[in-house]
Amino acid sequence: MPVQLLKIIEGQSGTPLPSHLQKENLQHLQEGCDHTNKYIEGIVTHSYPLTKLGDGTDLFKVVVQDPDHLCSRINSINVLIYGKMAEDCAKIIRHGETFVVAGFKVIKLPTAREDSRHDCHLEVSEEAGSAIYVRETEMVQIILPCSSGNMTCFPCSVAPKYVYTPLNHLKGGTIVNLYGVVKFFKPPYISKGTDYCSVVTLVDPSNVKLTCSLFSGNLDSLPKIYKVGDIVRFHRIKIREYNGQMQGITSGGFASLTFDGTVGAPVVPRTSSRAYTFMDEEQKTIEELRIWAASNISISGPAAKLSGVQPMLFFDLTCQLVGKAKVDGSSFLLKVWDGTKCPYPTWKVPVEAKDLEGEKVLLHQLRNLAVDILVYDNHVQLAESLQIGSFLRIYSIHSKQASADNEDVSHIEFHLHGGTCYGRGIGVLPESNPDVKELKAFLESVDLTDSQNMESICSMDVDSTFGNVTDLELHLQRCQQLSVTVLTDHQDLSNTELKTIITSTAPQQYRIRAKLRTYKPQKLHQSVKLYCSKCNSLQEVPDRDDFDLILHGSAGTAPNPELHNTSWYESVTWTTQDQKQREIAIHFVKHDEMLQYPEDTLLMIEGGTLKEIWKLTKKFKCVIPVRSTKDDLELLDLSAPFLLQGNVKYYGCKQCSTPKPMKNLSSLAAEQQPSWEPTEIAQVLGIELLQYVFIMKFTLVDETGALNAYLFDYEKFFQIPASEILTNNFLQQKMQMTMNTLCPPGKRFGDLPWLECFIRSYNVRDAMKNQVYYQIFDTTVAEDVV
DNA sequence: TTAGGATTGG
Repeated sequence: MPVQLLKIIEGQSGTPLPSHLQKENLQHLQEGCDHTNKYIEGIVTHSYPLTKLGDGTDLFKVVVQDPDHLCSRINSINVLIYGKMAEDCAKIIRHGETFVVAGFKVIKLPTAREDSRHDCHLEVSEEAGSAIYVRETEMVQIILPCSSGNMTCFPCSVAPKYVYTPLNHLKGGTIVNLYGVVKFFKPPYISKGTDYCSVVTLVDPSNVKLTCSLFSGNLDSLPKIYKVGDIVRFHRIKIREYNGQMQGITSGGFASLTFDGTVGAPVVPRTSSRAYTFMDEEQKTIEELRIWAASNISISGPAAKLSGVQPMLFFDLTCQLVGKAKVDGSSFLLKVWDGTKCPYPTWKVPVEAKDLEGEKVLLHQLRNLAVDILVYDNHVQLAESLQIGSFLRIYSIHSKQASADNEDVSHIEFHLHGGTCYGRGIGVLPESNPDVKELKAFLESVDLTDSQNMESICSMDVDSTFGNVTDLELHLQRCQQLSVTVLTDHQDLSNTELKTIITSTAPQQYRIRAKLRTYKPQKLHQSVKLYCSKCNSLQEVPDRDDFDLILHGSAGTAPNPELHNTSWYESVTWTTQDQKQREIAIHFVKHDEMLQYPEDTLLMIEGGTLKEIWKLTKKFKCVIPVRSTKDDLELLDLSAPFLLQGNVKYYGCKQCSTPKPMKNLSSLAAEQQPSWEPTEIAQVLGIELLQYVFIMKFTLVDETGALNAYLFDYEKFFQIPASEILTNNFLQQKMQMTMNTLCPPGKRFGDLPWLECFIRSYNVRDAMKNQVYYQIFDTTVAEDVV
């Protein structure tokens, strides 16, 4: 029999296998039987690198699986290919392809196998008169000439089947297909060799990580990953061991598909391949991975809008390129905007007008909105090639505060340092990208005339970026002469001296002009409390340990399967792989019988940990921790938050709440457009919502006397929501800076700024005595202080 | 071949 080795193209008809050949079932294969007229057909699930035997003969080993008998006791067999055939096969045989062999020898192995692999192997060689037929499963046209000069084609009526290896089953020296959720990635960059490189770390529900180094001379053939959480499918990736861990690396024929990892987003692959296989089964895999990732993968890196940037951090920015300029050999300037205004003065990199590429009129219009990003070293070449007007995601930009010793005139610089640490780099996003669509719509809505007006309103503007000492002095003087607080009402009242107030009877209202000598608590986070407007009680905000304890307690109650998948929510359940074998159920509330986009979705979770719940809040609009009873889901103990939205935990008053069954939520879900307002959710669940407030004691003084006044503030005074301060470092810093302006540490009375406030006096009587208290109201920190 | 994740310089 002639040796025939060819690729057969999918969809192309050809001559069938020689008619005398009959298919043999793996189960019936035995050593010593006559298999002359038989062939074995299956899918290549593993292939090993080509090796040389002691005598110099080439050996290529593959594992072939019978896809029609996957459940049989024996469903795969090792095939050892020798000599010239080994060399030829190693070049073209890929994992996942259909493999047919005839004219093989069956050799019994000395020991029985415990897995589902046959206890014989097949030996194949040109000398033995073997023939191998391989069916190409992707529509790439490669035809190798067969050694006999004949062309034989194998009919392909069966859809191609790929086998995907979970990340915990990877073995060194194999070429596999796999799925994974992107946990980390470096966008493609120019390597020190000849190719582009992208490093991608994947994870899958086996919780095993795999870092892959992907190389290609063609930028397009690397996976189009835009954010952590994207899902990829790799075909023919080589696995090997490096530093004791498995590592993936591109091999010949590597191909990838990338999908948005957002639950509910359309399942559309991003790929440069003209043709690829993608079936319902694979759509299901993507959807399952999305749900798994939603509670197991941290959100994409610190994305930010320019309006939300903070000094001294790293962030990812989605933006449009409006200008670029060569600065010197190792740095390059990108001018970008995202439609929002950076709250800090930003630096302008000095470049000659003639070196700046971009539309002059637009650059002028955007002069207060666009920011300068200086990119260095290895990023320069890529930056130079960028098209003006294109949409970019720049990863791990460093926002650096310069001249920090003088905060009044400090500015922010944006650097993309050299190297690729933490995925530092630049990615070009296609216009079809949902984030780009959203950004484009937003950019179009920005009124550029308005942004020019902001010039005069914003005191910290570009023109004062390199402000001089005079600006600083003026600012200080302004704080000393004017007031660092302003009144929001009653401007017609005149000031009353503190001495007069102290000696007057309560209740009354006064306008005062005083200085803040000191305040309590000095640790500002201690000023946040929870307030019940029904019973007027104040309580401390429970800490995370309290919540953790309650979650642990409720994890003992297993989810009740009878409560799953009702008319108004859809349930997903699983058991954790760890020793604890925790049962987790997530109930996604539907609207109009449909699941919503995550950012609109309310979900209820049973059995989750603090970390899992926290992760879910990053993806979904509302998260309600619950447990099962016999008849319905119910809220946990009210020491735990009954609702989590973004960073905010909402609590209910234990005295005033009468928790109701969770099914009451279905009435909100049925609304035209459920807004999932915490107040509405609280109401239908019988919860008296506790409000976050700042409670502080200000010691106010003027030339005539001193008094203590309480500040009771939701967000009006500091212009910071009390609900967000505990989870937001930036707001904490902002509040600390405000307090430092109102009450600069170490200053004498004469150097303290003035505060204009309204205070009201009131009586508090107990059995023994009557005491007068004061409370600040209708007052806010001046805009230029915040 | 290249990179092999692990910031902060200009």
